[in-house]
Amino acid sequence: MTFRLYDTATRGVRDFVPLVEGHAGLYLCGLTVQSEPHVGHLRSGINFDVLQRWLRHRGFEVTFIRNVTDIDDKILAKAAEQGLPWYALASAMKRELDAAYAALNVAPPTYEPAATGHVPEMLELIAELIERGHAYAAEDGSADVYFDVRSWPSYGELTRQGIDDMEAAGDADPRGKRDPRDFALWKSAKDGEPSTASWPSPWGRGRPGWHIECSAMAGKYLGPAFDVHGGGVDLRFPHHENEQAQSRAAGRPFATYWMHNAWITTAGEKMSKSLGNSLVVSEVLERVRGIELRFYMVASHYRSHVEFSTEALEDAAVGFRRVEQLLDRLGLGADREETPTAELPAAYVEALDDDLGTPAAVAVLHDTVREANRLADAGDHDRARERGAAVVAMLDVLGLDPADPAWRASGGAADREAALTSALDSLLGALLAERDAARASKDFATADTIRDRVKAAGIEVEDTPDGPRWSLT
RNA sequence: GGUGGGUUGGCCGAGAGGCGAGGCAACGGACUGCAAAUCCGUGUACACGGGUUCAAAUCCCGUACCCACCUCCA
Repeated sequence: MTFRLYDTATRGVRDFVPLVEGHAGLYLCGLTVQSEPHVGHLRSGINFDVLQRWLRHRGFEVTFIRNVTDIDDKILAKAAEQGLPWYALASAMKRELDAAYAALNVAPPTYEPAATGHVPEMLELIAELIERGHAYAAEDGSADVYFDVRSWPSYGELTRQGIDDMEAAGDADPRGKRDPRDFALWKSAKDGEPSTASWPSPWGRGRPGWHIECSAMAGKYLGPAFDVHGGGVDLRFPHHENEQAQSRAAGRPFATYWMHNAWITTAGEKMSKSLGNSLVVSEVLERVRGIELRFYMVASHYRSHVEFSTEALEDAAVGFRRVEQLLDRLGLGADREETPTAELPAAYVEALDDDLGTPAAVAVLHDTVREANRLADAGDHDRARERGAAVVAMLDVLGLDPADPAWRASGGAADREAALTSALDSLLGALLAERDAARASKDFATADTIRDRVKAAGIEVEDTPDGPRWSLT
């Protein structure tokens, strides 16, 4: 079977046919670095990370571009509020975003272009649009340049909307526009804006409109035509519609497939600072580990709306620990020395081939875990390990292999935790030896007293065929 | 007004005409000194009302409710 992908433009699942055999060019609209990222922001990154991993697994050479919007109205406004230069805010938030991606093992893209680094490319594209009669300098003498939606007959094709059915932009500044739906390619510098926030252009000093950056950067790094373009559902309109219009109006075929992920909401509403319901990644990571959060996010389909709840998150974490326990049992966990190779189960391959069907893939994962446990229970260590190796291979594709060095938290906190664990282990050693001796002489009262005392301290002791094992509750 | 999506068992979450995806929880059993872990087993779930069909959670018609986008949004 071939890999199939749901394409927003055609509203159906289609075979993935790359423009260049064996190669896949991906573009993901990254984030505007204006505040600390919440879990919803990370969904597109995780989704494209899985896409990238799956394509690579299937033998494609992948070029993956994920941009960063580092200049826009919000950044300017927030920076002003906080008394910071806009670039300082953008830069600080970019570091937060990088940390969040790293904490969830989202592999870096091939290249991560920033809008501010691509003004010349944007100016070139704008000039070409003017030349072709699809854009015009504002008629009010400002440096604004607008895209002329009426000049592009297929405007609205991505989201199937007719220009005349669209609501006119209520809050958009209509000055100098031929049609209220025309959108800015270049925004003139305004009084009170920092001088560092504008660049020279043939039409006057200003800064890029929101949409033009993606067209310019996708064109630069992936060429006039590329395979998959993605982002959150909210970007379909206007952002992606406009990107496509301006790119195609400039003679570039642009994306072949459009991939949009659904929202993660809390309390039925999208996350937003103003609603006070943002689940900032750094806070969620105080509750569960990064690998558990990633598992939770990967276990539902990218096109399904997810209602985030801590209960569901913790259920998922419990389920994932079961998988990890199986790996530990077989010596294939985080500390394993070598990774045996294994084929992916056919059902798993079929699941991911079908529009990245991660829920079905996770079901196969669980089935395989159960099988491995059954074999191990029966003492068939070799076959159990074989199944375990398949589990590792499946986890790896999803970016969930516990042995992936990416999960090794860096910095002092992790080192300290390792030191504490080792200290506890040596202290517990004597107690557990005492308990073992009591059990051996069938003095279960003493054995249970020790277990209860340790439990009161927040440590659970389990007896396994290989001796007692302890863990923090 | 236009465009698109949704409503599935105690909870989460797949599926898209015919065997109950999977997980969490619960209950029973095996194992265990007792537990834990693991394994085996246990559920008459598809918003509502009609219809089509041998067969509908799935298709059609209608109704209700929810959500997203319509130029700030992951």
